[in-house]
Amino acid sequence: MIVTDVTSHVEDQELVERRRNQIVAAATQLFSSQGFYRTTIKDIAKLAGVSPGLVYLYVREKEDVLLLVLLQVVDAYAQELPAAIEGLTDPLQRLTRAVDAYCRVVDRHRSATVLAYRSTKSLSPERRVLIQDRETATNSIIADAINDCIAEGLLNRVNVDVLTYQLVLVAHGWALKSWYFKSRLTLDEYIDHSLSNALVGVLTDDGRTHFETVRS
Amino acid sequence: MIVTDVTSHVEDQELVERRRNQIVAAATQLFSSQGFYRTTIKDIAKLAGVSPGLVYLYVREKEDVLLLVLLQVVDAYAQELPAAIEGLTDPLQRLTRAVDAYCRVVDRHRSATVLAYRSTKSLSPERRVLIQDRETATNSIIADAINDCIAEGLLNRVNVDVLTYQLVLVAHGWALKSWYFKSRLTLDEYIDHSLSNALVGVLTDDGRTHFETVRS
Amino acid sequence: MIVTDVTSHVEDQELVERRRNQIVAAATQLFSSQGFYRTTIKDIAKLAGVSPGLVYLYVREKEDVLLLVLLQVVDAYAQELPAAIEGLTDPLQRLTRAVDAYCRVVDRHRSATVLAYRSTKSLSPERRVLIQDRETATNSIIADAINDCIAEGLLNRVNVDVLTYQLVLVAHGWALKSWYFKSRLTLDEYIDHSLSNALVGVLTDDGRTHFETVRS
Amino acid sequence: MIVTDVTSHVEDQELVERRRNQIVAAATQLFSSQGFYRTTIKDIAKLAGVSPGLVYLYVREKEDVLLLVLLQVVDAYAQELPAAIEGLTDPLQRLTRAVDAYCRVVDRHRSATVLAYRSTKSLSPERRVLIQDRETATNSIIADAINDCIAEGLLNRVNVDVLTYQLVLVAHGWALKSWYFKSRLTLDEYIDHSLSNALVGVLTDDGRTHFETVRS
DNA sequence: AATGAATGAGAATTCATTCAT
DNA sequence: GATGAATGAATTCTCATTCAT
Repeated sequence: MIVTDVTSHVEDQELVERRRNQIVAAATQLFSSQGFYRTTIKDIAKLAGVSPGLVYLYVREKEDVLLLVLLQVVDAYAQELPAAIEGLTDPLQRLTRAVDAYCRVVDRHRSATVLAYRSTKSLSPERRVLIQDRETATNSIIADAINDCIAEGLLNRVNVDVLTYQLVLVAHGWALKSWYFKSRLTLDEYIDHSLSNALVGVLTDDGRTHFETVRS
Repeated sequence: MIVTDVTSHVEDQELVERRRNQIVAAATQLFSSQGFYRTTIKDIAKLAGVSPGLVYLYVREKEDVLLLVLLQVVDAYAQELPAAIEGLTDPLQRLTRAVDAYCRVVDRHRSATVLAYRSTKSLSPERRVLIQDRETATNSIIADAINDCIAEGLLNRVNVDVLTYQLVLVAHGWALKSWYFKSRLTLDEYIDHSLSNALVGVLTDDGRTHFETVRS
Repeated sequence: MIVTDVTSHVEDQELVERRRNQIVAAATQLFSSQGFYRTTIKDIAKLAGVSPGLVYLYVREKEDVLLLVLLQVVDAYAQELPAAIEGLTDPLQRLTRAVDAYCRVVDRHRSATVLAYRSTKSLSPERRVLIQDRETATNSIIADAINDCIAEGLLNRVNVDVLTYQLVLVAHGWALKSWYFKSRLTLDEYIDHSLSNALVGVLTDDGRTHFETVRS
Repeated sequence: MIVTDVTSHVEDQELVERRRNQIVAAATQLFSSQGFYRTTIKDIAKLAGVSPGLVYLYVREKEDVLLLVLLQVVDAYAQELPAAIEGLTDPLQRLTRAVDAYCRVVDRHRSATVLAYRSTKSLSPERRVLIQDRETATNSIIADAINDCIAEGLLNRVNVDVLTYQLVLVAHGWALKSWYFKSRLTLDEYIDHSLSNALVGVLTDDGRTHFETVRS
């Protein structure tokens, strides 16, 4: 598990993990629907089925709860993306699978992803960098795959940063605008169209042929 | 000016406008840097050079201040986008110019745009739809241009909604990730690359030729 | 009036003074009977006939209330002692009158004096020095008078610091042990006996003669 | 050991004593430096190397810990003063030795003595009398010695209560104002000067001669 | 219209105390 | 006997909102 700097008064590490999960689950739900500031510790405790005081055995301040919630999302990215492309050697396949996986993780954590957009700024600077560092790490996976595709002549020599963020925004976009997309598209369709749109323009001729094969 | 439902106790409409501008200017600055909840009415009043009590002569609740702030941003979009493409007849040119203009308005209102992402959910549902309606209207401008391009055989028959949002996210992305882009790209480069990436893949052969011409 | 560093959100200086007096009066009573920590801001507000929120318009933290209370006592010393000996030229008379006055001020602020003993340590270090500085200033008045007496050959060359504190403790002792003395002595008797005991031993022969004269 | 009414859930009397000493030692240190209210049971338990729960096996409430701490101080007085004058028959010697011993016990328990001044009022009335009774008992030792001195014509017929408290305050004063005295005087000098000042004035001629002899 | 003092409900946080293990 | 996780009452402090001037 990826480390958190949130310190607890409780010794038993397994218990800490269990309780934090309980708290984070409740908090994610409430923060997502009502926002961080409208949610009280009492709300969280009640939904988690514990006492308000207990929360403070596992967290030093309310903001730590938000940190834990956001860490859970970015950690999900940081774990599932590498897993999705593990074993794949074809760089274009690695790229498309990574984006595909990204979209699916986002979908599973849709509200938490939106929450991250809304609430990262509610964190203190030190806590904020923890999140942004994780995010940057995730993006590197995409960027690396793009670079590999370029190296193998499958993609034109585009600006990697821009394309990376464009693909990241494809994934995030599904969460950010789900209220709009949900009634118009399935997730599969969204991924398919978005990837085509984003990539076809920058694929080389080789890449284009390859892309058709790669799309199952 | 586009109507607001925010009612005031003050009669003199010109005064209302002047005072609200004062308040909104101060609030935009504070909300952007500290967020909605961390900003107090007293903060706003002090920065605006008025008394806390005065604010309540022009606004019914604190949330109304946020609404006014967000309306100002989305109204800027709703005004500047049509203006940017006014007089242009070529549909592809209309599309690229619209996106270009969108990015530039976003750049000028960068922090307020991010604020909109962060804080729209802090609004009550009724107020929220006011904002989302404006946003949808803005998007229609893009969507219409896309449809025109398709009708004239410049773009393939892509999913219009998805492409629209992809382009919208290009614009918003500049604000959302400016902390990342700022050190890597100029706005012009960003627009150029993003448009190429997003469009080239969906342009028809005709469209492609045309696109080269259109890019100044 | 001697300045306080406790800052207020309210402009009108006269109002600030009035409100603070209200608060300090209530707080003195409650702190004395229940102690600082057992007394809540709500208690103080209720006794002062104001709302809890109002207190925080005139004080930044609860500890500031304690500071104001203690300042009031030490300021009373700092004002009344000099006043009591003003115009007197005979050094022995100055000394005895100063101690006499000290005892009487203590008597009037008996519970607040005890409070100072009990609660000065409840203050943060910065606030504590404010009190201790005032106290040292008061003691200087006694010490100066002793030095004058020595200079004029009325007192032996005793250790001035020790005698000063002995006399100070005479005054404070009346407050600290009032539960014991009250049923045994009047204040006048206490002052008379204490002064005799403390001084007669250190008076020179001249001083002794003089002392008999001075005691009215 | 002098009895306490603090009841324990634990049977084994020796264990009770050992544990309580552990707790009291930790508590004395913490109460002295941070005060009673700023010290938590957890703090005490940690410093004593036990669990918070354990404290409650030896004490019914937090206030009992304070009572035990204060009892330890006043019991020290009640034991050491009689010991210091045991075997001495000369009343003036008994008196000076008692005061001397008092000052030295106070010096050894300086912070706890100050604590007693600060915190006795934090006790419930019933517990408070337990402390005050012990204190009165200690004072009787001084008062008895004074009476003996008077009976033997060594001291003038002063008010015994006042002189007693003056001498008690000499001892306590060393603790109360140590922050002031420490840099100016040694304990020996303090005792010497204070005793002279306090006694010389009330000694008879016989007493005075005697006093010179008694001072080693 | 404007001010700014006053209100009081509400939130985060602490900690004495309990109790299952 | 000992532990330490859990409880929840109590407290400080903030701030949107009101209202007398």
